[in-house]
Amino acid sequence: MDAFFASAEQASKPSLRGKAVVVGGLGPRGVVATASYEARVFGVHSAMPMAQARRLAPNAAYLVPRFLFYRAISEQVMRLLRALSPLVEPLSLDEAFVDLEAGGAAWDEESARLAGERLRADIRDRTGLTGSVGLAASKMLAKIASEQAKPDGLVLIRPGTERALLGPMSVRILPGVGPATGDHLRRAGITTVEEIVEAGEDELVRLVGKAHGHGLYAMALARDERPVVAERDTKSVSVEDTYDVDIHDRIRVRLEVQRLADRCVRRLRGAGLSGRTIVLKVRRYDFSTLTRSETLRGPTDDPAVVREAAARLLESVDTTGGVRLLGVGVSGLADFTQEDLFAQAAGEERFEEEVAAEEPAEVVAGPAERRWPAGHDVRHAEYGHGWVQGSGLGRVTVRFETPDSAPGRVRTFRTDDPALEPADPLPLTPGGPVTPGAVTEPSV
DNA sequence: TCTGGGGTCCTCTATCGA
DNA sequence: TCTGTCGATAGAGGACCC
Repeated sequence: MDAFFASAEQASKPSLRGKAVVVGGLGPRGVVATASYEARVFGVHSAMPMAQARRLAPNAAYLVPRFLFYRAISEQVMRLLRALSPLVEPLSLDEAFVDLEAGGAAWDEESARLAGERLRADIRDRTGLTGSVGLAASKMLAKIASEQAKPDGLVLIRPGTERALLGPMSVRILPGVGPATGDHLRRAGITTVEEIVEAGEDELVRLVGKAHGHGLYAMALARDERPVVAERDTKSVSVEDTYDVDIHDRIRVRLEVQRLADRCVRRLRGAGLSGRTIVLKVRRYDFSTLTRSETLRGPTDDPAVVREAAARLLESVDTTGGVRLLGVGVSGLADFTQEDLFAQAAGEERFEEEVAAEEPAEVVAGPAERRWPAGHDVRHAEYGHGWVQGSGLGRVTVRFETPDSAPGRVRTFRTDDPALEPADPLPLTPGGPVTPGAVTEPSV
């Protein structure tokens, strides 16, 4: 999908179409998740600090991501892909590999091109958004083709033309070559794919290590036999938070680690999993990151056990100077638990009690404390459906429009206006997916 | 200007038992 | 009995991807 999050927001908000839209964390330490093509003109791109994006494109619309909304659209697209082949490998919400041959959807260049164009039309009909298609004989090349096809296009790489195509390209085009490896190779005088081939396999292994070296050399020769894998088992589950301001207070650090442990367990249980290895992650004031881990005798999904392990791990970490990020993860996953059922049942009770004790705090906070995250949908008793354009100083500004309306008008209300309430996103196309529960989506 | 969140995989080192 | 080695496992860090 092209500039997926930003496109979804533009489809949902007529007044943003054709405008610079930036989706990402809006806090002081937020980064850009997706910039619309209009915003990219100003130099805004993914992973850029939000503050920098605001300087480059001060007049763009800045919105918080709505993952549940994007997920609903993504599921529709994935359904279209699965209709083409049973072998669909999602890479993220907005990208997937499809083995067209395995599904009998294509057997030669012409049928592949036809299937690709039909898919693009179906995606547009079903979601109102544009997607790009890359067709090639391997995953690496299909990915390169799809990058070239963006936005809203289709590119097919003819068998036999791969080497000539790759040769002059930057090494950074190859999967697995990021900033570090790219620099490393550049210092060795290697900047293009061609030069990787010239350097030879032995030299490459010497430069970047065994696994990476062999893999990279093969990729440079356009040899990529990796199969499309439909089902991937989850290997780890983790949660992490970056704080707006560094935390110095050790007590507060401990408290945050407990909360993260609970959130992690909630996710773990939600996936029906348990795990043996508990990992604590700490990013300090100077951005140096360290991890501490502990492997238990058997897998657990007991919040008390994970909390205690995380707390133990924290004791071996020096946090003087402050921490900007904390994270808790569980790996070594199993889909069963080996602990005795008594301990688990007791833990469960405690967990539920604590969660119950935690929840009301947010509800009781009352209308005065209501959050109106930028971009989220709302409904007004008199003016109908709209979205939050901004809020602050006890006021919230709402633009009243829907995916199929003309660009709407803006009105401002008090944040505690009883006529105003959060709403679920509306479908982008007739019969499109609704996003129940999006109202409660945590803002970033 | 100051760097998110959720993952995966690889490498190096230490340790331990056979 | 001592020593060396081998393989498995843990723990930490780093690179990369979307």
